[in-house]
Amino acid sequence: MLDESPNGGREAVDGEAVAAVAKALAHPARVKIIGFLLSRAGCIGGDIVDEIGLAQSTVSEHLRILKAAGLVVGTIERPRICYSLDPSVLAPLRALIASIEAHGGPQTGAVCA
Amino acid sequence: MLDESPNGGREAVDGEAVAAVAKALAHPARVKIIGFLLSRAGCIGGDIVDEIGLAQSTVSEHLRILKAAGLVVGTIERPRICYSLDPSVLAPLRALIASIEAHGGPQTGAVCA
DNA sequence: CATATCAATCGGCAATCGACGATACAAGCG
DNA sequence: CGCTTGTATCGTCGATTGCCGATTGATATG
Repeated sequence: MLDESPNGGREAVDGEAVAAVAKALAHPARVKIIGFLLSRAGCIGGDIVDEIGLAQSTVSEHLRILKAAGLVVGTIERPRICYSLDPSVLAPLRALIASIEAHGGPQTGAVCA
Repeated sequence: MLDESPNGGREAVDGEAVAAVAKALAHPARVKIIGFLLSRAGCIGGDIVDEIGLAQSTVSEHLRILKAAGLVVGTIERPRICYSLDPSVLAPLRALIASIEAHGGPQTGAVCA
């Protein structure tokens, strides 16, 4: 399972790592790109440009950000580049969400000091 | 379970909603605040200021963003305000992450056209 | 009523972001 | 060799973000 929790799961939240992944997801265009990559096995940037209706340079920039975050990998497959998703970097964000959801709702013993 | 997937879970990704939540999580200071709120049941802003080492106005601004995203609710409990987490808005982001992780790694049939 | 406490807001500043067009680059193909 | 195709990079612009100190507002307490 490749668990990165040496102390048992009650670890302090790794703010930097979570923020980095969340930042990559913090733009509708990038989420759309990911959704598009989910619907295909992976693929052409030109199709993404056509799909989300932004300029080619803008899409390339979003893809660069997604690649920098590790969410997307671009396999060079001349003359195209095959884009696909890499779920592994999602682990910290997933862990934070799980912690919050396990923590309970706003009314669960939310008594102030 | 309050499932918001009327079509069965294979729905198109809601870019706006996901991006809005991710944006709130896209800053280390805000992730730290959430981590702090996880360690307590909820509470005082002054403690948060002391914990993460930013100015009070800055922390208040981050709390405003978290509240605007719906991640944090502030119960007015004079003279303090009781901050606590609301997991419900995490659903879209959680769903996207689940979809990506279910989609498989970068090598899973990632054959271009 | 005066004071202390806690949170929110304001004004300003530097830095980053998001978008675009134009251009450069690399590889197949006639 | 020139052309087309697909992608990356550059320069620029306006908008937004993040941070701060200072101030204001609301409420308990002396």
